[in-house]
Amino acid sequence: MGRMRCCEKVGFKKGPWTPEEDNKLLAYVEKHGHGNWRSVPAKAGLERCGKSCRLRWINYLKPDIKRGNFSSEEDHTIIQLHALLGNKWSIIAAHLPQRTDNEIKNYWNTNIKKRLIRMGLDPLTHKPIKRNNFEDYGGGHHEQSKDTINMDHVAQWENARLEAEARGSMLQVESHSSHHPQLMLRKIPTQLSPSSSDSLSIKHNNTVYNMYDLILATNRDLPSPVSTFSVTSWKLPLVSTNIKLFTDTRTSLSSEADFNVSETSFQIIEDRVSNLQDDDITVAVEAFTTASCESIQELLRGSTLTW
DNA sequence: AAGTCGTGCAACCGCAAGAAA
DNA sequence: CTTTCTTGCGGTTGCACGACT
Repeated sequence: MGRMRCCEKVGFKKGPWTPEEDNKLLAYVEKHGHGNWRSVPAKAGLERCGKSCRLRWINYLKPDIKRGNFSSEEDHTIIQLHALLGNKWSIIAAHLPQRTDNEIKNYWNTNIKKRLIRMGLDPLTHKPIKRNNFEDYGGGHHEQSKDTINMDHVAQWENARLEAEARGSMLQVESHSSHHPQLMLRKIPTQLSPSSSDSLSIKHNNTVYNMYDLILATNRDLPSPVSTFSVTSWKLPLVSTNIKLFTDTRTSLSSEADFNVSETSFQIIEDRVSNLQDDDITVAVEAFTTASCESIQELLRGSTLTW
């Protein structure tokens, strides 16, 4: 398979972009639009390779890019999605409007990752680092004593991770959406290309839904975290059905040796369901898991998910 | 004032995948 | 079907800058 080497031709400029170069590229894209980046440098009068132009446009010049500090909400979203997805920066970026994958990746590497390590958490799994592994992350140096690891923060992170796992474990796919417009199902918004969407979407009744939007929707749209599983009272029978479905799913998943979702995650979900009260029930979440066990496994593994 | 170190960020690189020829 | 082109992704590098010694 062929591929374009960046700046393979001698004579292409490298390094930081000058304002003049930015202006040229900006003017070109505004006039002609982007695409066919290989031909852009010549047409725009730039001594850069096409790949460099594309990157500069995407990461810096695009008009809808938001720069500056990340908000705590963005921070939280990144953590949750990373706990679910790992280093899938482009997918995570798709859920943070106006942020580029490069920016998020940098933010993770320079900020969140270090915070995790300081707290004694594995940046890959978000779980507490085992004592004998701790030194691998530089946390085992003599100065890094227990008192520098704020246990409250560790607990917070662990909670966030479990939340993320729990959210990933439930699929709000439902079969009667026409009756319940308040359901938090969203069609894939987005800048996501069809090719990238297949790894994070589900198709149901010929409609593609974005799994991670669903997960995040439970963050944003519900009155309180505790109400995540709220249902209207007339749907309680449905809920019990779904609890059974969920329990069945759980049983099935638990039998998979390589499927490592913590017991606590399931406990969170079950506790919330069992604590449902009619009064604060405002949003219908009918289907705990109408999806197959295999689909859930695929989701949590970050693999392609379709049915 | 000069040197060192740490941090943040822009940019580069290699690779993969899909589209087009 | 194969080859070439194009786009996109994620890991990594290197520079600029501020803090510190």
